[in-house]
Amino acid sequence: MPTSPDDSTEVRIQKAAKTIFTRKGLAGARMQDIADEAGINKALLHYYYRSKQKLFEMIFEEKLIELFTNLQVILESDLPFDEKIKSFIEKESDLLSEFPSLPIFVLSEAWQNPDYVERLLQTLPIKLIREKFKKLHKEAADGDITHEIPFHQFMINMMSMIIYPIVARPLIMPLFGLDEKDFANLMEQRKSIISKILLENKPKDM
Amino acid sequence: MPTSPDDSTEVRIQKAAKTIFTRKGLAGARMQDIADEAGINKALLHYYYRSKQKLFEMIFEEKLIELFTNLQVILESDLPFDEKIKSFIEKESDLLSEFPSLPIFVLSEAWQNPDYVERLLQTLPIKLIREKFKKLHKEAADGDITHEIPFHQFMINMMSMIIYPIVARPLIMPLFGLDEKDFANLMEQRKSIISKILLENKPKDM
DNA sequence: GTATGGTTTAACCAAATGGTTAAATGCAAG
DNA sequence: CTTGCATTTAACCATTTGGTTAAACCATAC
Repeated sequence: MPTSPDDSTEVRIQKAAKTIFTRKGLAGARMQDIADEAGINKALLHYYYRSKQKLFEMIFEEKLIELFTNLQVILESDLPFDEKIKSFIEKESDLLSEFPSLPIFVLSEAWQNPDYVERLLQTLPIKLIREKFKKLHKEAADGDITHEIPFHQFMINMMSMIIYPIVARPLIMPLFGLDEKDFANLMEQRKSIISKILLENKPKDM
Repeated sequence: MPTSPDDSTEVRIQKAAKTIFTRKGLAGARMQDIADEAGINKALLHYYYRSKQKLFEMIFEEKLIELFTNLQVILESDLPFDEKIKSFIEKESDLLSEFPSLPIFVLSEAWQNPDYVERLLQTLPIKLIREKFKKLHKEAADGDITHEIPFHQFMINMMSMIIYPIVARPLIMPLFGLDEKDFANLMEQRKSIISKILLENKPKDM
């Protein structure tokens, strides 16, 4: 999300806010930082966005949705189960490689204000998503051989193996002595590993 | 970590600091909150601990080590590979059930100050741990049949499936419509699921 | 030109916050 | 009793921070 001087001021502010908030969190971010990042001054920042809280909520809601967008796209698609999974792993891994700070941002704010996030999640088409989950689950149970794992657990395994290494990157890299490039390779490798593991351990009836 | 009135003031402060810092992070925590939680006043808090930063670092370093303690214990043990893994899953899951905010706390601060965390990790016996990793890896490669996955990937899979669901709890619970008890059951179930999956996908040569 | 609206400058405000200080109090050990 | 230390009270300070204001500036459109 580079803050290009070509963008309109409003867009520059939004990009800057994303950068600063995802890097520092709500409590850690300073309005001055956002103004600096956007290449404007504080007065103009407040001229566009009345309060820090409102600006933050706008960004946060967008980011929360972003995390689930791929999931929804996959749920909508007509691919067979295995292909749905592979496609999701691919897309979500790529998204996270591009915006690695996305999940830690959403998760740490979710811990600091669980009520707000819960309310937010309820405004999403969450029932719809659950319906599609059920449908997906049925697909998996009907179409194939091995159905060893409860569906929730399957989903959690999938999300864990995709998202956690990104979240834990600042620990994993020094712990394993990896540089940026090593880590990128590791992540690329993971795609096939994850899909292999998951498809050997498909969901069974809940 | 209930703040018992029986504890000495110093211990009360430490417990309070853990509670507040793990809940709010460094930037979000207020010295007044910590004083209140400890049942003392701000003056006395500063009488014991000069600065917020020092107090925070003390807590953070302890928590970072806590996250890796089980790992080290397992690495030291004489159990065969499979038992090492099972035992680690068991112990780490139990630890996290007791202190679920531990990983999100460490991870989000690690993102906000990666240099500090990297320096910290280098003070830990990290080379020792890597040596033991290698030994463990050899054990796995020598002793058994299936060695399909690079060792790093194996470790990452393990940590992911254990830790991520705890980190993502504030999203998982509302998303799946679970209450506290449901979630605890889910976590208990996971122990055997994770060990099954991992032991079907053991490390191969790096 | 002049009116309009985005933008800067710079000063300002109130509240929050980390941290200090000094005096008073309580209390246990010598 | 008194010395010493833990603790409280309460005022205080400097700085940071979110947010406001007013005046000036500057481009573009009419």
